[in-house]
Amino acid sequence: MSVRRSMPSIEAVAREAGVSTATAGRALGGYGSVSGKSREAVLAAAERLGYRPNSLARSMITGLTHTLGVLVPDIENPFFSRALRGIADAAHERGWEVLLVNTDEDLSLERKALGVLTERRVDGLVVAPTDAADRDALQGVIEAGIPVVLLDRRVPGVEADTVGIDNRAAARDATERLLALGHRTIALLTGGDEKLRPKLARPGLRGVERLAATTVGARAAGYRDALLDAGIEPRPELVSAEGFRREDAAAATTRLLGLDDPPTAILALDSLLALGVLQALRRLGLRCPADVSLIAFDDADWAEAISPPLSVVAQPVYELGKEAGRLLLDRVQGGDRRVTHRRLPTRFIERESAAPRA
Amino acid sequence: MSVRRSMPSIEAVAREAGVSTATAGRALGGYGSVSGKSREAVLAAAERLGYRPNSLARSMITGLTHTLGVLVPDIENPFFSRALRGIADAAHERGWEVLLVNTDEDLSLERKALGVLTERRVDGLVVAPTDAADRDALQGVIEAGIPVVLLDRRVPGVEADTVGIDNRAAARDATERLLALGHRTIALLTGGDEKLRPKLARPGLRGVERLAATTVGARAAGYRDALLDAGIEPRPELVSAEGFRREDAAAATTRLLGLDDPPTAILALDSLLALGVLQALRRLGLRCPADVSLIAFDDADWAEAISPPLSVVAQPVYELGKEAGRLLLDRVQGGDRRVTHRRLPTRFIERESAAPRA
DNA sequence: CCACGGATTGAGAACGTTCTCACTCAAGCG
DNA sequence: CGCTTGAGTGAGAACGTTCTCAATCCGTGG
Repeated sequence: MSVRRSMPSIEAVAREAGVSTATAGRALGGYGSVSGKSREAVLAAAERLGYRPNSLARSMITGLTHTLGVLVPDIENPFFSRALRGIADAAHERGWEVLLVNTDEDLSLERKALGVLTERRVDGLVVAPTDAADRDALQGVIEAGIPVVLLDRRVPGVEADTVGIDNRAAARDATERLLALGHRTIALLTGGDEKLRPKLARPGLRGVERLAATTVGARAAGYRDALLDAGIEPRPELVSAEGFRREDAAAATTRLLGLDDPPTAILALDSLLALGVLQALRRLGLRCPADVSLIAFDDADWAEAISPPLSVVAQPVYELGKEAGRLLLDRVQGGDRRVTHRRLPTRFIERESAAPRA
Repeated sequence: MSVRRSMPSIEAVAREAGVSTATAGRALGGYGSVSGKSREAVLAAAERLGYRPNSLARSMITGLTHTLGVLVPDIENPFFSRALRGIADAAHERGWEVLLVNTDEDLSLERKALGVLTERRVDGLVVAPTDAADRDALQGVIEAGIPVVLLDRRVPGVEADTVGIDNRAAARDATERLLALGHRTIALLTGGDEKLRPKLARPGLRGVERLAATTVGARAAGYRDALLDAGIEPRPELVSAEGFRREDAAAATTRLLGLDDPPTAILALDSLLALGVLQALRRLGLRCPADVSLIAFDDADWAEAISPPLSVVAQPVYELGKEAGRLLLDRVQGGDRRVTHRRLPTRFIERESAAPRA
């Protein structure tokens, strides 16, 4: 193995070319003015020595690292990996790179990561916050002068740009479609947050408004809206919040279908949960959609390929990421601008997993 | 919006604490020796000013950026996003961060990314090379003193550590299982590289050896080994290399099943391709496994949940990433070591998509 | 021939750390 | 008491760029 040899500096290039470091810098960096002769000499010298500029030193001077920090709860989740792709593409489009941190839905990790990225002097941050996001830490970063764009989830009290969908309207639409098919007993599989269930039952507006602050909450609110509009009283026991994993969803489904008045349709808030539903149905010997209809959020790549093909609420995930990246870079490069909240449209894709009630 | 204000430097902290920058640095950085009194004064001053060390300046001195560059062809591919998770976990374990670049299977992008990461002075690189990886660019990075670990794919002529599976043995095993079930006409769905097909037919050892250099090639070689051992002559028309997307796989499946002597079993080299197979079967009105058996590489999260549950060759994807990260950091932190090639074991998971030949 | 102006150049500062070195001071030892 | 020792400290160099500023060069117009 070769010894780690230090790369040639601009000074070495300058010496080799017989000019000053200032001139070498100008020739290599493309700023200022250099004579053709000097430029050629410098470029040739750089080529000969295998010179590579040190972007750390450059960043120290210019104050720009050309780096975007990205914080996601779980890179393995297809939603985030696709969004990340969008962010990265937006970054590369304009010559930025992406420093990625997985927060693992862990609040203390998220806070720690914000600190690390601050020390690295990233030019901006795209954050998909953990559900109980650290408001103060985020606001602190913003006040330190690092622009932030929030992806997918909002954090009340943080003055940052936001990119997401209208979760409440999307859930309402999906629920209405099930209602239109004649279903009257519709279960909601949320995955998260135990606290949702009692809130759903509470009639006051306050409860729902507070509910709508998180993504899951907003979707639950939309579900509730649709039911109430159809004159159906939401039943807390039809709302499950028993974990995000597939097995959790399978267990929840089994529980729901064991109720006295079991649901004839299920709305699952993400595609992994939908997998759990299908798995449970298969174990119980029930068919979809003949016995139970199913609509899920997110158009996973397998949604069209399985049987039955899954009817889904598709989010423009890639575009969400790309838009977040662009918004952030606009703020990094451009000047100030008022905080904007961008909502991208969802699309319902009708396949075969939701059918008229038997 | 607040104006982008520059963060306080160590000099500001030193002034506030009434000591020199050297002492402030020692107190904050935890090196050298500082009296308790000075330390307290400095830490209090730092707290008051909201001081955050500038890791760029630190890196300039120490020569370490505590950053690992990661190059993957497609972050959306579950294989790579899971592996990335492993790499990131290994990095964070030891206090490193991850700079991610998507190469999009594009050779010129890969080369460009290597350049950018070199300029950023990453301490090491995990590269999942594009199939036709740029040997010279990679070797150049290594010779510049940046350690590289190759993930999943090997690149002949590049002296780097490697982490992967024994592709040839895994494919051979899967094929043998189909043979054991009585199948005699087995199709191979590769996704990649048109050039494979003629090579398969060629009898000479040379052809196969060269074949085995890439991942797809090695698997094709394993498939060939198993057939030959069973006394079956490989038929080039049973090997498909018509693209990596699901639709490509569906089209290929339709073509294969339209042959005069159609396959009764299919080996798909990744899970996305398997989805295409299932989709095509459904369109053709054929059942799996009653009419056609299917085995796929990679245990996708939906593999167990669909019907029929998919029998797969599971790779320890997360562990591959983690091992790659650790190997790289060992080399970054430790001294020299001979180049090592690590092969992690695969596991065959028998479910219901492969059944005895009708 | 001289003044002028723009292009070209180089010396040295600046960025914010860590590192090197020399200095002070007090304690310990003979 | 003088000498050694070691902890604590600060001045200033170093890292590799870009930036600032003044100096020089060269051709042009008067």
